[in-house]
Amino acid sequence: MGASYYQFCPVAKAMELLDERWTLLIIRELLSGSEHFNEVRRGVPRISPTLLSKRLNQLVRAGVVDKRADRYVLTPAGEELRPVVDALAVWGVRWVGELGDRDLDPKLLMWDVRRNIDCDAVPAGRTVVLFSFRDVPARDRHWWLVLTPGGADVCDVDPGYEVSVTVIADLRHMVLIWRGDIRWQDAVRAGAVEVQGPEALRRTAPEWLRLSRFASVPRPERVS
Amino acid sequence: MGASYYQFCPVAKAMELLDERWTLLIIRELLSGSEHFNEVRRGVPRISPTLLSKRLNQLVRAGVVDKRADRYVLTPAGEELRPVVDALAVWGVRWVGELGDRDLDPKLLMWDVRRNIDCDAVPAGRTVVLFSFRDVPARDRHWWLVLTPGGADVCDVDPGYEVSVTVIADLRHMVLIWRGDIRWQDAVRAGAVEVQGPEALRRTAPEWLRLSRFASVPRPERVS
DNA sequence: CAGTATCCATTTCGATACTG
DNA sequence: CAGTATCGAAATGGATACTG
Repeated sequence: MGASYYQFCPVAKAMELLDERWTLLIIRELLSGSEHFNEVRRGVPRISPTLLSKRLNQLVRAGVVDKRADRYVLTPAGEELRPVVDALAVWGVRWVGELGDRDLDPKLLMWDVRRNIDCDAVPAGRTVVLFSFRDVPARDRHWWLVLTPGGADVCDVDPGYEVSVTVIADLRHMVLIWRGDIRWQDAVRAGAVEVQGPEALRRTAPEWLRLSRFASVPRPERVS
Repeated sequence: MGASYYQFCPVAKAMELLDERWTLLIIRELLSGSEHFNEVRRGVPRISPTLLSKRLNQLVRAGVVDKRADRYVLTPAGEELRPVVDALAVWGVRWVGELGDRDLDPKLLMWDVRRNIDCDAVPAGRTVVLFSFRDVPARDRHWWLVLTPGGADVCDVDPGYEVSVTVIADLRHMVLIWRGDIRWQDAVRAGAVEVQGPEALRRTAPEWLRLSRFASVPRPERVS
């Protein structure tokens, strides 16, 4: 665990565990349903495996995570960190607007999008959404989202299915839409995003292609 | 600020600022009303002045704190960290029970007690409460709480007034009472705490000598 | 009171390669 | 897939003394 603050204050005691680098991001991943080591790594790609291993073991020792064979599962104490993570997300979305170019990871974005697909609202049959980030180097530019009522998959190589909808976008603007910082319509109108495909699909898309849980958090009024 | 996580996730962006050692404790102090440098230091006594200065400046740069002459004041963004701090406190009080001996600082305790005195409920005239921590070295054993309807003061030397109520306690048990981990009555019954003084004062004490805001948070059921 | 200055021990973390 | 092993660069932060 982190160094002690030598205070009996519950905030201090909580932070002794939680203020170490990466810890709350790992918990965020576990809260979103990741269970396996490399699954967590996908959501926190820049942590080294050594450090992830160390952090997970710390969390196990702290009683926040339970290790069952190859699965890491939150204990009740871990589940109760959800209000903390949510409060941080709400604050972050309201008050930390500036994203650096390095913050814009298309793979993370696609994973997040996938995770929030509403499978119950997906059209019958197979729907394939191709995301094309025009300002991203070729290697990470194209992403295929393959949706069926049974589940959603992300590919970074063409899976070969017919594409139903194509989204051509600046990566930054797509991230901003995801976060709820700007609206689809405004990005389209500004020419930062273009959506191609049958009108019917484009219209129903917001029902199954949901944005971040925090996209609808109201933003502070701009006091000029 | 701390190192970037290179993620657009609001939790990650929030933690880039907030996961550095001491930062959230400083914010906790500012949220409780401290404004001056050495006032914050009293609540976070083990931080070095250099580091406190650095952290405060980081918070100013992040737009969380406003510096006005010698006062540090939370901005709206800073005020909105209250839900984060509260969520951490609730979690801490429920899930981080074990306190080390080094966590038991009588000065911090007395400051906290003082801060939570309900001045509107204090008896008319002057009420002096002497706390005597029998297991604490002489230098930090005795604390006088001087209450008047106008305010509350803490002294670690005898201010010379007549003592109205004396609380003789193990420091650990007094801290546990403060945190809401145990109840006054149980501690008294167990002999860990003794309260001397007129019945009338002892009965009304809980009205003006309030416990931690988080003392009433329900604790997890003991699953045996 | 409100900080700065200095200095170094220690930790921490990232990168990378490797193993069962 | 699920981690360990190793290593060195960087920074973090604790202690202390000092200043306007």
